[in-house]
Amino acid sequence: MAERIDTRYLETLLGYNTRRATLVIVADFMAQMQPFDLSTVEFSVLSLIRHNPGITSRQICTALNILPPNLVGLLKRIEKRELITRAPHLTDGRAIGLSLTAAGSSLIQAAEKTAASSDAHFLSKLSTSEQEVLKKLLKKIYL
Amino acid sequence: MAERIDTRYLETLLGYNTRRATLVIVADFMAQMQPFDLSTVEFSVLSLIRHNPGITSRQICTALNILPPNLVGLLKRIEKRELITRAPHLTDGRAIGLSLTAAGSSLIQAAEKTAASSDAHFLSKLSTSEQEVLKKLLKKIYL
DNA sequence: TATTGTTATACTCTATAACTATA
DNA sequence: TATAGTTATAGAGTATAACAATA
Repeated sequence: MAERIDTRYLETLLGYNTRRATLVIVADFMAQMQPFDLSTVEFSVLSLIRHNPGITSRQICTALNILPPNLVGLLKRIEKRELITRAPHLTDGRAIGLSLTAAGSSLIQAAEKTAASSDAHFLSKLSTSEQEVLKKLLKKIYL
Repeated sequence: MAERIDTRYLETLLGYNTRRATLVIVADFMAQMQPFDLSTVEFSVLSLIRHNPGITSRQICTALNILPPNLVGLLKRIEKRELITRAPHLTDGRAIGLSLTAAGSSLIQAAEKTAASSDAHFLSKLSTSEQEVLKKLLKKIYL
């Protein structure tokens, strides 16, 4: 039962390669985020609010490809943890602007440091120039 | 509400880039697979059986990073569609060897052709050498 | 009429514990 | 005792329809 399985065909497919890479990276990322009690999406949302204070729910959905109903519970949870605050939007009465609390700000800053070190672990498998090439080529695919 | 959202920080993260690339590739892949009524995992499983006749359930799980309980229903469905057959393993009485039926064989061969064309659509955004570099670098990350 | 945020809901994907039969 | 396949089940993640408030 220890025969070699031939996965060469699947490895020719671009989507298979990006998916396998994502799986190992995300697994490590989730483990690193455990001290912060953040999922990958929660991390992305908090980071997006940090770098775009006053951002609306709908803008987060567009940027991260999340459907609005699926963001509601997530925002509720991080608001209950007092990581974010909601304030009426200045010009649009329907919208709500999101910002970080002091606690949310220090949490996401620490989490971003940890994320960088998780990233560095995988990037260390590549040379400096390869690291830039990989990100550049991936952006060419999805942008 | 049309302000530019700054996603530059997230775009520095490797996992963010591989994940976004995977999302657009898989979305196109799923659309292309609709005529065959195959999910991405079903495609991978059938392809793996094609290139490794007699492969066991456990070997598929290891190769594709699937948990055994989650493969049971999938195998049941493609067996009911008469795409695969199960036969007692030659040397291990606990295991079951999986093989394609004639219908399964022609289905996955046609699906692999279509998969190649979906892949080509995204690879066309890169030069020939970039295509090889991208796959090579991704393998360095997850292998 | 269109959009923001929301509720309710369903469907898929993924994860864990425990069983059976074989090794 | 360990492993292959299975059952049952629980939890994420993702999807659509429909509503109130505002544009």
